[in-house]
Amino acid sequence: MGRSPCCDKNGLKKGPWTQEEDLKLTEYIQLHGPGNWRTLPKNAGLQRCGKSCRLRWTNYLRPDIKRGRFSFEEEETIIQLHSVLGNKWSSIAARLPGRTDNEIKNYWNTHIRKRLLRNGIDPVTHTPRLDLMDLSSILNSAQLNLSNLLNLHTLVNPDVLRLATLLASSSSSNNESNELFLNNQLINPMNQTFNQQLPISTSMPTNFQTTQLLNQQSHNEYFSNNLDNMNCQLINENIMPTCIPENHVVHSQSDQFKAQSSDTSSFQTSDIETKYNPTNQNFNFDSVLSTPMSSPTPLNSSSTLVNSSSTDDDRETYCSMFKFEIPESFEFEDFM
DNA sequence: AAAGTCTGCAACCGCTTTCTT
DNA sequence: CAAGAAAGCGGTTGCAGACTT
Repeated sequence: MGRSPCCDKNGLKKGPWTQEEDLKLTEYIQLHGPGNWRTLPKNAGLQRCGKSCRLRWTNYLRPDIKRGRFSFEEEETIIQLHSVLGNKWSSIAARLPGRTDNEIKNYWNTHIRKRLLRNGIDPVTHTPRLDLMDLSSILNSAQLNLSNLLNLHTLVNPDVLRLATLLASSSSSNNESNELFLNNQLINPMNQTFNQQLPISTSMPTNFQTTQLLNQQSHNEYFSNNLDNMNCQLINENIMPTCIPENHVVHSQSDQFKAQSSDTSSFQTSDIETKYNPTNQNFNFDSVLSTPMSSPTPLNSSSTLVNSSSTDDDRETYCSMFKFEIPESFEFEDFM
């Protein structure tokens, strides 16, 4: 036998809550706790379904709910988590204290999603909407240095790579600094710092292909936040991650692994191998998500990241796929 | 100023998962 | 173990206020 019905739906009020109802619900929960949602409406003197009460409490009345505009950091966290989790709003909300899944879902649909679309990014895949532009001809560009890029195809969307490389090479002839930021300059064939150290066999986490690259700072943060995941994956394959920021600790359970970095002191072994390896049967993504997100860490001198401060203007460019300007010398007709 | 349109968000709906009996 | 309700969750809707014409 199951339980008895939660409530008699006849005669129950629906629609917007009144102040009086809010007060009743709040006072009751503060006094008794939510307890059983089925019996709560009756006990609290409300003509509502328990489900409606639960929703009203969890989405609106709960005292720990943070109201008001989402901060820059919150937006960035949402985008990053969404690139990994998709529409798992409750999982995303679990990482944003004071925000409800409903609130995040609404914010995504009304703000972030539109902005991504406006900037040519598919909000589902977090990749450029290349259906808007035929890039096939770029493959044949004489300026493309394929040997330098060979390793990168496992890391970034190939189409993005092609476009970015062309633009980078085009801008390199310009004295102006037309910075191209895409996955930490991975797309720049002149950059030998990080990508050259990755073997072709190394598959990056899916979310690393997401290039919601925004302004320089958020780009740096994005890269830093993904660094643990990338490094752990390399470690799992017994490959020394050579791009470890100063004071950045990477963990691995593998005793076979021997730190070979020049900065070996920053490398420690522990128990994250299975935790960060999605191919491992014991992998539990929730456990990864439940760990505190590492704060952005400045890279050491061997890295090529550029620091900059966040400004209001930066916010305006937030979520733009590429932080670069098309050089004046760039001819679109040639490009096509 | 009025009418029409757009936007943001609270609340609901319906499906799935978890829990209780 | 099975049945069925509660709880959880994501998608959708409806409405109020803002904005545009």
